[in-house]
Amino acid sequence: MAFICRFAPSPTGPLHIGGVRTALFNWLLAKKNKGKFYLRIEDTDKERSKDEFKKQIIESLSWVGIKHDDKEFIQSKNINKHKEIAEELLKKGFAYKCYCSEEEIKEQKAKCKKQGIPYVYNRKWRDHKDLKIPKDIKPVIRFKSKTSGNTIIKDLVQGDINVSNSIIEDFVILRQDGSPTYQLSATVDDHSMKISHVIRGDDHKINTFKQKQIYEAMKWDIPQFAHIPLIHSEKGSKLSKRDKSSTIDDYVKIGVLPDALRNYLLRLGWAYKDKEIFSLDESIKLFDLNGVGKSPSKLDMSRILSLNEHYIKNMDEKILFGFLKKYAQNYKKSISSSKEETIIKSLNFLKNKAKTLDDIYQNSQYILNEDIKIAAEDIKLIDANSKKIIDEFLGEFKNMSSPNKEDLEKLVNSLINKHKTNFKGIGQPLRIALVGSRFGPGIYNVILSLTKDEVVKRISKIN
RNA sequence: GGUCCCAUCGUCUAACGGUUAGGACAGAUGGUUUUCAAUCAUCUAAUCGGGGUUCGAUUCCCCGUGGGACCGCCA
Repeated sequence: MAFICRFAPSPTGPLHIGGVRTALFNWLLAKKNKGKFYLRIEDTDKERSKDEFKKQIIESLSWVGIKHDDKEFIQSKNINKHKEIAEELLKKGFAYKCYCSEEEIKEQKAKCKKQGIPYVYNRKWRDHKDLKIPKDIKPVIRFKSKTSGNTIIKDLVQGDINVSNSIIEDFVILRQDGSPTYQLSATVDDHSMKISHVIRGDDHKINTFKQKQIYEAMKWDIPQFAHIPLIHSEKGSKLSKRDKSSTIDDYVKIGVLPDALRNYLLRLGWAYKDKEIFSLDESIKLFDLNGVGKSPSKLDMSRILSLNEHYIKNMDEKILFGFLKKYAQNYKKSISSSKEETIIKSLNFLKNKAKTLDDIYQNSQYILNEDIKIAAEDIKLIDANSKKIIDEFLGEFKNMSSPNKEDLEKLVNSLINKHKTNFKGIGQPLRIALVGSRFGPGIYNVILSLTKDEVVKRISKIN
């Protein structure tokens, strides 16, 4: 059986990471089964659809490594086909024209609310018996839903979902202005794209019962459905577009790696035994719908960060630098090419102190910024005695033809002995002079990552 | 309010009738270290409540409670 999956977002707002995860699951399932994964932009809401969002969606997906097959489908381009199907449903008696005015519908809803009963369109025009067709109202087309019995959807994640048909109203398939609604467009497109598996958010569950009836009326094959639970914010509330850390960009700008976020999203609501780290290949091989949980999960930033830390530590330094360079370019100051080599060489110790690219960037400031500024509280830590010690260090250091760790260690140890101090007594003032802070990488790493002249210059400045 | 869905450490989850209920993140403590980190070791921490079914329930059933989704001429 062919696996043809799709992700069908509407470009009416930035794609949040819940959507990215839905796309990921679809993509994974398609890849696993050597099928297809399509991207369909559902832009039939002309008012709210924006090109910038479409761009953001495509960029977000490709950033985590999700590539769709073929060119993206643009739903609005298929509108005529949708209308044709609506006409066909009308002709075959599966749909009807409804001449209710907006006011009439509003009134009905108000009445229902007052009585505390759920609103379902009253199917007034379903059998238009002796109703007079009002001249001044353009009709909408509604689908004739089943009025009795039950429908069971066999959901690949949720199991059997049983709903009484009477609660599915005669939904609109063609608006007053003649444009198709989501229910129609999505169904027609899924059919014409030969979608075999529809994996989407839980919020679409009820739509399935409407769409299924269209498939049945048209005698089309019905795809398999899987509704995955939604992702909630850290606080447990619904993930809204206003939330910080809800779009991909929120993570990119703090320096999260694509693999880390992909891995995080994969494990959110899905598990494979005790495994936590999944390479791209492993996730394709191991992913399956059975492992998807049924309850919504909360976002956890510390976990994202810890995964990111893992990926940073295990990444080849040249590749990591590529990410860092781009990151600095986009969100900080570009790294000058004269510093590239030094940074790449230093990444092996820099990356051990970092959870994000931003951490690496901050920790490499002493390389990037030759003009280091020392915080007032740090400069206080260098007293007269430590000045004497590092001055002595400087004298010996100048004599080293090619500084290396062994010689530096020897020198430092001899100074420790001579001045009856400990490592901190010399390491701290040196670090402050060289890095501008009492926090930072190992002191030998710092010295060896800078040029000899630079070390001399910075230490001299202190005295 | 109606309909549907869900429920294991703080969080993500494993255990698909029999485990001292496991792992990871976070947290705590200690070792190491050259500061911050990192690292290593150890620890704390959960089956929502009540009934059944069963020799035995986290697991199956019912009720309650809690949470979520949907209830648009949005998608």
